[in-house]
Amino acid sequence: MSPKQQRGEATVDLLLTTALRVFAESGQQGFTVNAVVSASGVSLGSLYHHFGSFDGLAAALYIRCTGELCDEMVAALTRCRTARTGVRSWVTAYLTFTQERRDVALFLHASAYSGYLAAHAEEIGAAKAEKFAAIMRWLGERMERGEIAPLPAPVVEVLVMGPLTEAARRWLSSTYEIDLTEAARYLPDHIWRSLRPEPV
Amino acid sequence: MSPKQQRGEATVDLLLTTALRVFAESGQQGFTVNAVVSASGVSLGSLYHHFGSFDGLAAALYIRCTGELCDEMVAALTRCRTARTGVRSWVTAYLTFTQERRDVALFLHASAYSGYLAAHAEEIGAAKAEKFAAIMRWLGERMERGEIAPLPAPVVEVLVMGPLTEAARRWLSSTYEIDLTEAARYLPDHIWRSLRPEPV
DNA sequence: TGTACATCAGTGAACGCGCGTTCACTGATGTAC
DNA sequence: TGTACATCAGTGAACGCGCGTTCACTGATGTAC
Repeated sequence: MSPKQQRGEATVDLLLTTALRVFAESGQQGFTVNAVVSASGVSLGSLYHHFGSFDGLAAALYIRCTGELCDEMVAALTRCRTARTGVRSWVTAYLTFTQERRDVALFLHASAYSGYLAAHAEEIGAAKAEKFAAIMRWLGERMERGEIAPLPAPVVEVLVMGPLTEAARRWLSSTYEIDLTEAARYLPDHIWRSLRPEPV
Repeated sequence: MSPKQQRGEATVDLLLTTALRVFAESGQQGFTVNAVVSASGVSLGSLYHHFGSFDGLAAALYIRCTGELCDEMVAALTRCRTARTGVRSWVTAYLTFTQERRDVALFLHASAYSGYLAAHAEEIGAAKAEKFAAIMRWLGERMERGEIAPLPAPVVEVLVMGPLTEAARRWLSSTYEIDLTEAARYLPDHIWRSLRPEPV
């Protein structure tokens, strides 16, 4: 599936980049094969040669976007030593990424229940698990040391990612009025409060 | 737009109920006019008579589902006196609703970036704001009394709804492994911790 | 109570559009000897 | 270094399917006098 020649790689890259732009400009319903083909200048057949289907392209784009976001979060987290600074840095990294890479964030959020996620669930799940493993390991160590309240791993994830995705969703949808910069002043601290152990 | 005869009301109800069932059974991509028409036994023209468009039906269904969820949350919240019990009750109500009304929850989550939300944004926004006003008033009173940390309203919303929607999303998508009943043991307390004022 | 009329509710065949996909093909690149 | 061959990359016209929507119509319900 992955290209064996340089020009193939360049085409794949161009298609993914264009697809993201088309999605950002035209939304879910304007996100079609023809739109991507026209905007990129790549031929229809070439797209199918590399991705097999339009869902395949969307899945590849999703994996690329997820990877970029995860890398930011993992980097922010692992450069910190204590649980408190790590979690706060993680939160800030997510919010910064959302603001600076609005199109990527939008695609990720809007894809949540799309068909291509279900169709390529294994690949996507594997790619995400690999990136998230580093986060869970980092958290696990601190939890053992008592720096984080003893909670099941999914609950920790939900307590941190929940407010982040919710804030991002509201900012992206522009139906709600939410100032992400203002939210970034409170969320690192208050999310941390939900995780820290109770003083004895 | 709303029906003026009893049989019209019954038809509208039947269409909405069937639409929810079709969505639950066939997912986003199986959610089409023809599917709803076949499953309900109502004629295509009748559907258009009442809803104007398929997006119109979807928007009406969304409003109905949102209303049901909000009513549960408001009831749970306003029957409590203190900030702590109220927030915890709110959290539990959301999680219980999600488990007991899986199809409703699924439709609400999957609709997040769908076309019909944008097309009927004003109506939907108005319906939601009306219901949510009661929640914000309740919270505002407690915040003034110092029972809740001083935070902008959207931040409070995000801190509570974020973990809830994230947990629900993971439970609904069934890609992630999350035990909602187990999560319900931790979330009320830990979400509350993110809101409570710091002891002086 | 009965009749005439207006409005609401319901019907289903037909339509057109645009979507994702296919396929037979040409051109470019890499490889073996 | 040159030639032959295999594989990869790229092309675009054509197709069929199923979607949302329309429309001219019939039947049911409510209302006025």
